[in-house]
Amino acid sequence: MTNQRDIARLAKTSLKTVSRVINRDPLVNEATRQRIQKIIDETGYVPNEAARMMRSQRSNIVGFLSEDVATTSSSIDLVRGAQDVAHAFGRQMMLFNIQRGDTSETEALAQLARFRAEACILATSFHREVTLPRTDMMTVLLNCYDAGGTVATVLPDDRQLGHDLTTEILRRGYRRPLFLNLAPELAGARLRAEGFLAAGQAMGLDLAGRIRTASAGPDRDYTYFVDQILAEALQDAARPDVLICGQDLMALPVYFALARMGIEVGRDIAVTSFDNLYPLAQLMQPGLTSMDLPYYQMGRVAMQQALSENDSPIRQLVQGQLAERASLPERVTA
Amino acid sequence: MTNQRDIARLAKTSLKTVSRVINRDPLVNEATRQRIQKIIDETGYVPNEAARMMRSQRSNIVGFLSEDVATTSSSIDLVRGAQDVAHAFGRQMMLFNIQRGDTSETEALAQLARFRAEACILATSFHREVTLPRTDMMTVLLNCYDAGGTVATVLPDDRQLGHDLTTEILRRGYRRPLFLNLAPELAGARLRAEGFLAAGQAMGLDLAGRIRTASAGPDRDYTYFVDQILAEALQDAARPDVLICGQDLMALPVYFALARMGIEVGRDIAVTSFDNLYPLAQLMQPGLTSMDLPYYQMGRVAMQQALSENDSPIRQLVQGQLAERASLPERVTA
DNA sequence: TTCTCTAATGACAACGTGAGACAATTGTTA
DNA sequence: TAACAATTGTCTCACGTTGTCATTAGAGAA
Repeated sequence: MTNQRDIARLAKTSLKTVSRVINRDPLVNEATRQRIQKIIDETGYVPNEAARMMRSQRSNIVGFLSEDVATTSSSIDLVRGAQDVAHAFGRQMMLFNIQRGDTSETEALAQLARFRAEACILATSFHREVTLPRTDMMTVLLNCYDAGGTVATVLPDDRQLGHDLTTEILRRGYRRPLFLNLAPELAGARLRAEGFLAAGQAMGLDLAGRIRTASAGPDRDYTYFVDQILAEALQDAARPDVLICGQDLMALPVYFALARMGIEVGRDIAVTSFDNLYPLAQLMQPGLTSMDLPYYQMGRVAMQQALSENDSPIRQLVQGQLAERASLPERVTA
Repeated sequence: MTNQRDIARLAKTSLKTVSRVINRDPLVNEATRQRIQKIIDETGYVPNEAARMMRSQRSNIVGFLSEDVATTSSSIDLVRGAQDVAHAFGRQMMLFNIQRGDTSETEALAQLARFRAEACILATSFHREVTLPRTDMMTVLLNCYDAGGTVATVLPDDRQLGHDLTTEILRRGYRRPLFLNLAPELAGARLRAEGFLAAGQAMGLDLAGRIRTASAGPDRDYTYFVDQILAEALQDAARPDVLICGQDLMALPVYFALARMGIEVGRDIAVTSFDNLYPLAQLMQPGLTSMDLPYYQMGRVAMQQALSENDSPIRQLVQGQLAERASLPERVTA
């Protein structure tokens, strides 16, 4: 493989001058610079990163561990945001797919340690608590937080998500929401419930009895919600006029269940959700109104935090906003 | 950062002996080995990969460029398969998300060049042709192929997919399939059409007029298919008894459109598709019968190829199989 | 011419690891 | 006691790059 010595030999100059050209040292004569650059381009020489790392004692590497990257398409935007910032700061990002209860996380961290990575972002697919293996890398948690609260964290403001969605629902004239919330083990679910209740109170409504919950993860189908809770709720006298699903994936079987019962979404009942999952939310009919999070921005923020010198454990909350579609029309109050 | 010299000092031994322990040289006394290993564990020392790479002149790095990783959950299995093989062979995988018509691919390849990666896998989200920038890395294409056919390639056997799905449909008693195929610019779509026709012929059926097609990508909704083609076809005298969708994402609006028309999937009409997209296919009601590809296995095969010494451009086809759900019941022939 | 100053270039060392050559030390067996 | 094997240590080099410092070339001034 070509190295700077080869370039120097071809350019009939010294190793150091080649190095200067590569590192854009202004102390190089323009003619020399061009001559050497020409040779570099012709040979396709690329500096050896390993040597650079060793000599400079800086890896310029930031790890990004993404849990179940592909289960939600939003995670791609987290990655993109982080990648763009890393690149802007001249760092190289090492991306890893990890799975829970797997060796993949350990192996990823081991690889990052071997490469002397300077920082590491850990992104989970659900807002929840994690326990971190001890490491001396600057660490940023994305969509999760550690028990001690000693690690920098970027989190969706799930309380705000629940609050704003509920407020909008009430503003549109709905009065009997039913919140099919995710499992309370998920921090996000608890916070959304808080926001839901607070938004009700602000409008003088007590929504305490309007939350249902069940253990449910991405791997589980939503039969319990759909067959038990939903079926029961719809027979109630105070039948809900709007369903708030814990996530878009849950809204899908809900749509089908409603259709089976002859209840038309958007006319007989409204449905909303969280995630704004691409492309599901817009492929559903009617389009699913869902709370959207600025994932790209979250990725950027996380990487900026990872690269910052500030190692005090900051917790940043990110606000979401409603992606409006036809499943939540303005209600003509009867 | 700790290095071998530090370990040697702490263990009151020589640099060489530490090196021997780390590189599993059998010429080390077991007691000594354990003593040094203990220090290594306590300090959390990990060999410096940059130094190792430089000294050994081997990066042990394989790049994996995944196009739009998260748009299909299947890509995660490609990554896992490749990762597992890489790890088993003592290589470290560098994963990149790339996007089409972006600098991300160039940047990823540049980073791999700087790290002197030994091989590179390029995975696309659709089976199609790609043009490669020249590179001296061993390259394997996954789900795509180059124009010259000079690069090792792992491809789904889309012809087989189309053929086997159609055969199964016919075996179950359906006789008027309508194939809502993807855009013919996609190699996979053309091959599936071939398989579809061949399967018909094998059963003595001419299915030539039973294919519809339209430019459609993942970013596009399927309104044309649904509102035009489907609506028209269902009014036809020879109304289809089974719909074959180009991909699961298309099947979703198809379900909704059929429901709107009062046609029940699984009873009045069958629906099948390609991708077996998790978790969509099982969340749809009735569950979507779809051709599944062994993505994990494909990832493994691609990585094995990437690590093989054999640099003759092999093209490997991977067979898929039907994931059966309720949307394609056995037909009671009238 | 000779000296001074600056711009440009070069020589050399060092980063951490791994490997070879070989010496030194210990314990074991003849 | 000598010969031997097993174990450990010393020393050296090399990988490709870049920081430190030294050297050279060229221009202008005395």
